[in-house]
Amino acid sequence: MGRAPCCDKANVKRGPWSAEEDSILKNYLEQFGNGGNWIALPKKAGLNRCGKSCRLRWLNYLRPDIKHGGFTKEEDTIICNLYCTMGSRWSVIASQLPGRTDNDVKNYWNTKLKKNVLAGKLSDNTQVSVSTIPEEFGNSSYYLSADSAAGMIFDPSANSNYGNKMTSTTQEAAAASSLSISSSSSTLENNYDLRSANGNVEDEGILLDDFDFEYSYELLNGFDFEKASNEVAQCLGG
DNA sequence: AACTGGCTCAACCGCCCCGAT
DNA sequence: GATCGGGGCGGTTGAGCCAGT
Repeated sequence: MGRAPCCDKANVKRGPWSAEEDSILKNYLEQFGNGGNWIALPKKAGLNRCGKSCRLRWLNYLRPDIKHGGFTKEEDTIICNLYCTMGSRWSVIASQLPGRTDNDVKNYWNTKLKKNVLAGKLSDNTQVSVSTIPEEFGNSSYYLSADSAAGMIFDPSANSNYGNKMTSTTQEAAAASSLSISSSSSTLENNYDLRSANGNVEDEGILLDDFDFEYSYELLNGFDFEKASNEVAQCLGG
C-alpha cells in the first residue's frame, strides 16, 4: 500500500497557472515565505492548489532569480560534462548554473543537448585545444567520479591564474584518491553524496564543497568540445 | 488555408530521503 | 528504533506552438 497523497487531488486545481494565481503565490511568498511548510501554504495564501504544485511553480518559474531564455555554449558544456560525470543529477547540475532550474536543465538536455551530442554537434564553432593533465593532478584529492569515460578532475587547491582546472581522462580520475562524502539535504550548498545504482555510497565520489564554481567558465579553458562530444556520446552508449 | 508531425516546456506523478516525534 | 509526513528529486506527460507539406 502506497503512502497517502499529499493533498486531495480531486479538490485542488491542476494544470496551467493563471496570472492571478501566480500573483497571489508570488506576493504571499515574498511577504511571508513558505513558512517551512509547502503543504500548508496554499490554504494560507488562498490558493486552491497542491502544496507541491506551489513549490514547483515558485522554484521553476516565479523565483526572481530565474534566468529565462536560451542556454549558452558554456552552459551546454557544463551540463554535458556534469551529466557524463554524475548522470541525471539534475538538481546538482542546475546548482552550478546560476538562474537555471533542474527542470530547465533536464528539459534542455532531453530535448536538445542529448540529440546534439549523439549527432556530434556539440563542438560547433567553439573549438579550443585539447587539455593536457597538469602534473599536480597526480596527487589530486578532488575529483568528480572515476567511473565515466569523461571523468573530470577539479583541483581547488591549485593556485593558478586560470582558476580551478579540469581535464577529462578516466585514468587520472581513477588514480585520484578516494574521499568520504559528506551528505547534505541541500544540494544548493554544493554538498552531494554520490550513490551507486543500488543506493550504496561508493568510494568513487564527488566533493563539491571545496570547489569554487565561480570558476565555472574558466573550466572551459583548454577544453576540447569535440572530444567531449564523443565522450558524452560514449556515456550515452553511442 | 488546412493539416500534420515534431518540438518545447510547464506541470504532474511517484518515489526516496530525512528530520521530527 | 520505528513511524510519519514534508521536501526534494528524476521521470514522464500532454497542451500548445511551429514549421513543413
